[in-house]
Amino acid sequence: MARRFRTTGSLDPRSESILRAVIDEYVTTASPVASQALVDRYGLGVSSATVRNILADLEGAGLLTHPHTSAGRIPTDAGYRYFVESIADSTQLPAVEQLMIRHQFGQVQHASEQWFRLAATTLASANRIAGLATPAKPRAAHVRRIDLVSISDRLASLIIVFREGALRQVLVTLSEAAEQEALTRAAVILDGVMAGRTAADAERALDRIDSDGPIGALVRRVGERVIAAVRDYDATLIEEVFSDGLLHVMEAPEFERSDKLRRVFAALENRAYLGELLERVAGTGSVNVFIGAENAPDEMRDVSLVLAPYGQPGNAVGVVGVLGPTRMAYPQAIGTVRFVSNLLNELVQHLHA
Amino acid sequence: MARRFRTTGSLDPRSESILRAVIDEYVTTASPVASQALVDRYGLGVSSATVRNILADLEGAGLLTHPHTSAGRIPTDAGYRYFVESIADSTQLPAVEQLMIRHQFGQVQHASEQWFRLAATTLASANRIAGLATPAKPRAAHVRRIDLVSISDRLASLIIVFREGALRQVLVTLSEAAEQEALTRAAVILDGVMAGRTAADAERALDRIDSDGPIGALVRRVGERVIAAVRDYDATLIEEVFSDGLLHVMEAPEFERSDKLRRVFAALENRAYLGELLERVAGTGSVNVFIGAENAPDEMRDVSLVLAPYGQPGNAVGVVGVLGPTRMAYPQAIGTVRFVSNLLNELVQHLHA
DNA sequence: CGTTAGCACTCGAAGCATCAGAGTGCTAAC
DNA sequence: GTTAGCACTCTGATGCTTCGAGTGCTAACG
Repeated sequence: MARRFRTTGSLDPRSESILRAVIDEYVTTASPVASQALVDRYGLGVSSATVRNILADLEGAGLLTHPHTSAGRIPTDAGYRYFVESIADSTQLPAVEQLMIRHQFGQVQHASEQWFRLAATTLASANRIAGLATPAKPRAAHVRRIDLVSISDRLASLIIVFREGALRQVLVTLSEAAEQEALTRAAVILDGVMAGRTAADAERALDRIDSDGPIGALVRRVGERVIAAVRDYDATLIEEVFSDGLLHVMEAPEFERSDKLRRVFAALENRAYLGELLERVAGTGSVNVFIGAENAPDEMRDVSLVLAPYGQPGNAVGVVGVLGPTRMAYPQAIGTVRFVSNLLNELVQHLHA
Repeated sequence: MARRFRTTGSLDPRSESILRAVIDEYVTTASPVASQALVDRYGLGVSSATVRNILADLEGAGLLTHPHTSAGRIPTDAGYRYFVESIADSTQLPAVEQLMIRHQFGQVQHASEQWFRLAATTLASANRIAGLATPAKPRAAHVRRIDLVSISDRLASLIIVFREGALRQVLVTLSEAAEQEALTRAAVILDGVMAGRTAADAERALDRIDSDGPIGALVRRVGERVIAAVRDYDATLIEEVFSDGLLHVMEAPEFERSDKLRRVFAALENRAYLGELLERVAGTGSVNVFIGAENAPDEMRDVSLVLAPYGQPGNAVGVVGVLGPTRMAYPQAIGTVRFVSNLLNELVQHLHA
């Protein structure tokens, strides 16, 4: 049997539609797909023998495989990859779903901090796999506002609001007792000095400040804590990864009775790989798909990620996406991820207009 | 064979020590315990036949069972219960561990918001099961501070700091454009009116305020949003349940290849039962243990919870604890949970002194 | 030359019997 | 009350057989 194609460069239309059919069928049934099943369910107009020939070719091209001689075919990672490339541009989400998602976001419009959580939840329930989202985070955050609230004589709560929307609260122990009034004065001074600045700028500004007198000392002490907090915020690569619907993934038959999934979760908890991915995704402008073994860590060999950045490239950037078995409904996943990331873009832009 | 005891009221010392031995052995090995194994490993000074007699008695009393005729014994929920009652007061944590945990909390002393997360993490890693924690939350929160930060012409970020330490941020759309200066004036007015008040009090106070003029209208509008936000905070039974170490539970052999655990997680996600438990635990002053089927939901039949409240009973109350298979090291779990809850008590008291 | 019917072949899943061994419960003796 | 001894039970592992799904190949066909 001559191999009709050697490279994954391009397939003839019939082969491609059969590849699609195999993927479609396997995604829904989770069991190897037989040639006869394809003929029965996809009206191919040819016999199962012909289909078998094509399947053998697709296998030769590395797009399919089969678990053992007398079993049906399942897609390889390369097969999914080819499929994903071929449908990349035709994954518009149905209007109904778009509306539903928009509606959900409308409900929490008054709490921007909730957006990214909602994004994860929405993606999870729309795709019935796990949804992931990180809050948009700048490389170098700008202070917008500083506030000091007295807790007790020598203890105060320092609240930093960032231009990018985030909020940090830290406790400050004071070297000398101070009333709320003094704290307020210090906060106003710091606010004047630091508002609109990054950590580096704020530090320079703080150096030029008069630190004489009790208020001066207070300003200095708190100012140092502010800078430390901003630095800390800047240094945190991933502030938080919010996930939802991990249960959906646990339900997938491929993970039912093995510890594969446990290892995936463990790999997720150790943020190293996730950080690397986010870094990569944040640089691109669109939806990124990482299929099975395309993920460097061994533990992630059996899952795929569909991720997209949101936010403002120069400014704060976050990532949203889904995680599921390699056997996932990619068109649907890509569609919703793209839509949700665009939606978040809109919301964030509206916020920083 | 005469049953030597019918009630679980009290066991003779030897029976009790054998019960302990069975539990100890089962907890570590996860497989049914044979009479011979007990003799070998626990230096009981009697023969396996004698042990078998006692085991039969313990089974008659409902404290043990065995999966089939020719298998060793495993504890029943009632067996664990008896065991837990019998050791309740002798679960002091070793000084080394106490120090280690204290040290960890020392590291984040400057960020109270992190405490309860750290509590969950600490409990998880100390016991190698899942750790749970909720932030301390009052029934009726008191406003401590109100702040308004301009985002754009008609959009502002409203920040509410509660006396109990929590923080809320909501977006407010303004009916008319307002500069930061106007916002600051409005915030100062609201601060004066509402600081130290609960939602109900604040509402009354707001009603008495002059709402004439542009600032007056702004104050009223934002004031209403403040009250809504406080009400919303009050109405949230469980603000958030932070969990860590769910992976540890996944590793337990009893959950290795079944969907039991999935159902447990699902039950946890639906907060109903957890809320009920927290309510119950918050009312008590000490460590509460819920073993297997003592948990009302069917899905929780195979796990146990060890929970303790922290905070100030009249004021803000949170809950910390662990979740694991019924086969868990109760003394260790009770010890760490008690210690961590006491530690949080100290920290919180220090904060609200 | 591509397509197809037919068929041999392969391999896993399921059912069944067998067997070893772990562990109990009981009896009778101490 | 304790214990040795032993019959009994049940599980889990192993090996065998059977069944059927599905393939790959061959040869015929248009």
